[in-house]
Amino acid sequence: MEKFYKSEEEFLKDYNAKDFDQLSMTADILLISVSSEEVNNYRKNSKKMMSILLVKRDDYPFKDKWCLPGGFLDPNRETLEECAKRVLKRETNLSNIYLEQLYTYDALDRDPRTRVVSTTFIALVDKNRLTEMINPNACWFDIMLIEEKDNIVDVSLTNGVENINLSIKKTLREETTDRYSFKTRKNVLAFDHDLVVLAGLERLKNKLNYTDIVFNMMPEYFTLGELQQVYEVILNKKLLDPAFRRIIKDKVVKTYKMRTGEGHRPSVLFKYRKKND
Amino acid sequence: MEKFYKSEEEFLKDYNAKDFDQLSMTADILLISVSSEEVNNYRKNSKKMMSILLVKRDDYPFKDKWCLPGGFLDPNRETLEECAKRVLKRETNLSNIYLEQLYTYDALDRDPRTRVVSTTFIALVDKNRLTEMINPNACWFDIMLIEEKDNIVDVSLTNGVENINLSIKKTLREETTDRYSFKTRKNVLAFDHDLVVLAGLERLKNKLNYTDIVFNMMPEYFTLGELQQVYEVILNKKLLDPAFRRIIKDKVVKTYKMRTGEGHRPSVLFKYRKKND
DNA sequence: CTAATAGTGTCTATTAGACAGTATGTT
DNA sequence: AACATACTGTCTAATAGACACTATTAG
Repeated sequence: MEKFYKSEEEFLKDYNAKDFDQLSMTADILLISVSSEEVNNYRKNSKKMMSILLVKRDDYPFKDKWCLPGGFLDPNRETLEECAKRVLKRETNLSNIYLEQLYTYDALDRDPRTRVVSTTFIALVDKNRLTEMINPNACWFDIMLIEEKDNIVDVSLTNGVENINLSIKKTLREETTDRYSFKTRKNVLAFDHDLVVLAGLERLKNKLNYTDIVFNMMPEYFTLGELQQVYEVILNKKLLDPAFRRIIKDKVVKTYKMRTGEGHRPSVLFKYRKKND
Repeated sequence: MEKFYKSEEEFLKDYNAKDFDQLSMTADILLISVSSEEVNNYRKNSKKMMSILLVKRDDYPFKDKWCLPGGFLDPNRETLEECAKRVLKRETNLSNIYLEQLYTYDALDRDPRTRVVSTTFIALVDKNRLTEMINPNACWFDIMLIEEKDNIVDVSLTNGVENINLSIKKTLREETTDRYSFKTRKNVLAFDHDLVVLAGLERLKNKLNYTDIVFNMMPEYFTLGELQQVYEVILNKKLLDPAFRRIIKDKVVKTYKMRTGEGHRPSVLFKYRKKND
């Protein structure tokens, strides 16, 4: 039996969401940064590595597995982005981190507890900003290698103690929604977070070309060599100096500061030139 | 008081999702197609128009407003993509429509009933496939004009009787997640569907360059002139013939069929050359 | 001086843009 | 024949890739 409503107010007064099946949502975050590893040679520049933050689960489900930082959405009080920010604050004690919605994952069995849909975010941060650390279960993993062969992408993660090897099949068919699928159901991160890592790294790679996203991972002042190294580690290939400088020349401003004391010719420090300056 | 669980099975047996606040989700679909409008001149080719499917709401909330086709997710039985497919089947009686996840919208007040998070999809279809039609409240709107000025994007929709004018502010700051925001809260489509339309059209525009997405809107056989017209209507600009043919030459296969009887030189029909052929 | 990176000049290859021309079926 | 589109050749401009060279500091 349907009731006839004369107005939206009247309709809303009668509406009770609990009459319908509902579900839970989470926001999960792929926090990416670039770190420097000192090389044992006073002349050489430090080596750049890309790293992501993982958290060891201390509860069921997936107890003792590594996963991306994330948390349940409070549906009455926050947006998914606000939820992501809250989680990042909790894990890293940082606010004002660059956040971008990545993809919404919703396989029926992705969480064994109940139906949980996860909206994922990429977050980028300059590692120098991270002083105070974090949840004791959280830990940075360096991305050692991204290899692509026969549409299988392999990524190796290490925190110095543990190694994690992701292996994901790339979906080539343009007709499909997802860019990645599981090679096997033996995912090594909790939930479907293997997929999120790969999709996020790919998104970052693509966005380097047509956005200024990279400057969210840079300190205020940087040399062009450092910036180039960040590009190289994200794209996973060497770039030629003159070509690189042509491409980024309009995105940066030369300053009068120099980086000295490196055992070789000093280099000029640059700043990001914001679009509307 | 926390209970200690010895195994994941034991933990899951005790787990009750209803102990937590939950929410509802919908899948909303921006169904895009390109239609031909006959021109009153036997020599001239028909004019191409891009059109989208809108549905007039016959219930509260937003009663009598136009909105995108969509429906509530059944959290126990389907994924969001399956939900979108179900909705498309219901509205257009078509299966096997190209679907791609666009963005998840979740402003707290986007639905006056309760918290509803919407994951949106782009769907592309060749209009010739649409024979049997649809829900009586559904209707194609031609996109008349996309104008961009001072980061305000204006889109005019018409179904021959009604005109709808969307006007959305583009968010330029790279630091923000959303590409669009409301110029005013006076949105003309129900919910936040103004945003979805703009974001979807922009996604389609971008994807033309680096994917084969356009062939989902094409019939099996088409002339290069027709394909070029589709590009032009999506990109909203004229293209030069030789440049266009250079760009798409590897994506299509020449056939031995011709399109004749058009009042001018016949043209060769082409087919899409699938990636793995 | 040497090792190592910083930074630039320039040539070449590739790609994109523009225009002008030829080709051909319908009325 | 005239119209409208189909299709191609070729010049030019812009961009990307490659290499070689000079510059400069700490040690």
